[in-house]
Amino acid sequence: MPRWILHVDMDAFYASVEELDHPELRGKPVIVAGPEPRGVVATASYAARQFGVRSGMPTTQAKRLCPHGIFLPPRFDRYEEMAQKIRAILSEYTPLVEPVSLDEAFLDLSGSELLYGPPERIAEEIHMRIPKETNLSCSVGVGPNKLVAKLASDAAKPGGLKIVYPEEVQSFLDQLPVEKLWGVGPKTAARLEEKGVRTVYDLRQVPLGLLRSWFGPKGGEALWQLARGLDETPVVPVRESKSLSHEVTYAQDIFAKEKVEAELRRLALLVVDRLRAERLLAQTVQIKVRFADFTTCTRQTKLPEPTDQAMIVAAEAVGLLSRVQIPPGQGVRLLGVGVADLVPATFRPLPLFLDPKLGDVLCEVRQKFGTDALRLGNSSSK
DNA sequence: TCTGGGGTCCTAGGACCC
DNA sequence: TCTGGGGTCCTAGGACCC
Repeated sequence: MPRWILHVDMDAFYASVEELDHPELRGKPVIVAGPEPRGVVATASYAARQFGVRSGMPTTQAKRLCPHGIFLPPRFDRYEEMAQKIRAILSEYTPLVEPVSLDEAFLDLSGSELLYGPPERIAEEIHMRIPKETNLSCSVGVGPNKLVAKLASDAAKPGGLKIVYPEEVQSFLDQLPVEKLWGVGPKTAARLEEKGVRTVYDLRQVPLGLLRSWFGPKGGEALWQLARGLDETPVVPVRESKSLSHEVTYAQDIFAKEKVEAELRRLALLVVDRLRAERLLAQTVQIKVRFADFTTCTRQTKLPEPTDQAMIVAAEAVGLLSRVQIPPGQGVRLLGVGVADLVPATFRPLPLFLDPKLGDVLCEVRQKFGTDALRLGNSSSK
């Protein structure tokens, strides 16, 4: 049974929301970016893109390319608010809405025909309603699977609507450079380029056996499928999160070990706050340390039992630090703390030597008085 | 020019067990 | 004393996505 998948992608979403809230900025080079010296661009308006500004680019570089640009810090709560409005519209057509990020979603329209008419009609209606009801522009793509739907919306940008029918898939894909394919990033694209493979058409000429020998059995198989526009991945409305983490890049490198430990404790508390808010327990704690030269190392450890106790997560995070070799003279530019192996907190095992109420009290105080109200011993140094 | 923060998935090696 | 192969679990790193 053929599927109809729709992909909605908001155009320059964060920048467009800022223009919506500050009408005087409309049409100007609006750049939503983390602060200098180490921030990067999250979204650039189309006016800013004319100057070569792209997302992921360091803010300092964006300022050089576009000195008169309007640089704004991201306001995720506001973007989330608008994202919810958009999701509400999408949910009217099918329960099968899979948000990819704040500004993107997949819909499986395969079963919606009886209620809402042919997929073309639904796509046109969504494409018209979102700008009308939110004052934000979007691009819509429709295809027989997620891969094609996403590439279709990309081709429709900005503000367009493109439907790729099954019989058009191959000719639509063939002209595209391989790096447009989902899962083909800079590294894979460079390796393919070395072999003389630039477009999806080129990729389709490479036999499966050869692709397997280049990229391993799984990687080769995946590329072979992508080149043919084959993609069976289902649209999944809600998925369980598999890990939670917080990380920070510091404006200045950290050298003092006590400061590093204090930061790990602070990040651990933030992670635990979210863990509890989502009513989950974690059985793995991980840390991430990035040095001034950008080398990065991660350490993780498995706990004897799942926990949401701040004391335990913080202690494990600090403990993991002893397994990291800090190169002499190198400062730390980023620290991260994460948890994984998450299970629902329906059953809460009691720690043997820690009062379980302590964790609850900690969270309550922090909720009432803010995350700075209470810190774990030794994490108060600024 | 100097590289964010939140994730997912895959690979590879070592330990351990049968 | 030296030698298997397979399976599972754990850990670290890397590619990739938005």
